Amino acid sequence: MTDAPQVTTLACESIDDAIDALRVRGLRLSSIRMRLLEELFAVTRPLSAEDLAARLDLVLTSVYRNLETLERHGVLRHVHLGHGPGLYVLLVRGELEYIYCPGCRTARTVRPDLLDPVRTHIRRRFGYEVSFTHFALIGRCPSCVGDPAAE
Amino acid sequence: MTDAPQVTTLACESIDDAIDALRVRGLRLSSIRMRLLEELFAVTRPLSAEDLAARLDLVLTSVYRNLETLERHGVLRHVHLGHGPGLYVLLVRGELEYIYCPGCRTARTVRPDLLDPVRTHIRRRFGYEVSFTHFALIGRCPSCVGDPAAE
DNA sequence: ACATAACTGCGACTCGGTTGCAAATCGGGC
DNA sequence: GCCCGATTTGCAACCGAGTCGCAGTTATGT
Repeated sequence: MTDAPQVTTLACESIDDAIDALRVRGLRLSSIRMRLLEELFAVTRPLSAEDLAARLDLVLTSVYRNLETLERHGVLRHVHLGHGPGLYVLLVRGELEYIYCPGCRTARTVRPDLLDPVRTHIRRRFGYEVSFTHFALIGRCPSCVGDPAAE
Repeated sequence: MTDAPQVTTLACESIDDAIDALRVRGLRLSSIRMRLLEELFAVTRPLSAEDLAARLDLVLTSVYRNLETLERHGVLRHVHLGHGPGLYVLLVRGELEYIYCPGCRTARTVRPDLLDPVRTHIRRRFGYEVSFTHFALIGRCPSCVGDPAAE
């Protein structure tokens, strides 16, 4: 009963936390991994693998592989806004949900509790447990409703 | 004021309706287009371009181009369920919304009015006008909640 | 039956992401 | 301080989903 998942989600507060947590799990701290963590801790908004590769002048493959590793080990996660690439953000930034407007192609974050009424309604009527942390809620934002164009 | 959009959404009831509607607009009725329409009228569930190409032994490019044309002219539309290819369905099947479970990778349809409370809540709290006809609502279905795996 | 606009097939290309493999590198033990 | 082996990297090739340019074909109004 104790060969459990090692998904001990570690929403590390700092780079050093993350480094320690990773090392304990037998992962190494390559310079690339280090630079990715630095960049991710330096920003608040989610970034695509391409963004990160460009900012840090890294090979895309390595970025993807590192992001995957960090995600598997509960340091970060990614979110999909409509079409377009996945966007990566540290777990320590919080388990926010996203609403994405295909009109202006921008997203806003929402505190999960503000969507609980929605979740409850859908659970009660359909039995589904929905979440907008991995796939954003899609809809036209206040300034794009009425506008027939876009997406 | 009359060079308006020709988006007179024609949720054609039958193949013949569709054919007429397309011909009026200066489009031709190639054999490929014909066969696609036949197949689409023969099924109720949404199909991917690949599905259609395989079933009818068609070149993928042509399938995509025809689907795009038919979509532009309001005969059909496509929906995205999580990852995976777009799925095409005739408009005459109704403007249903979709809930997709990444656990079992299946979707169910929902009559739009059953989601109106959700829409209202989100409109009031956030000003967004959401819809799940193009991007499905994502969540674990009753039999996949509790199951930690999948997606 | 003919002109011509619409359509098709082919191949190349895009974007987002994954994989195989040989070479480089990290880091615990000595 | 250096050695060994596991981890990580870079490269190139590949993948799924979809688009595009272009030369050749076909449907349709006259």
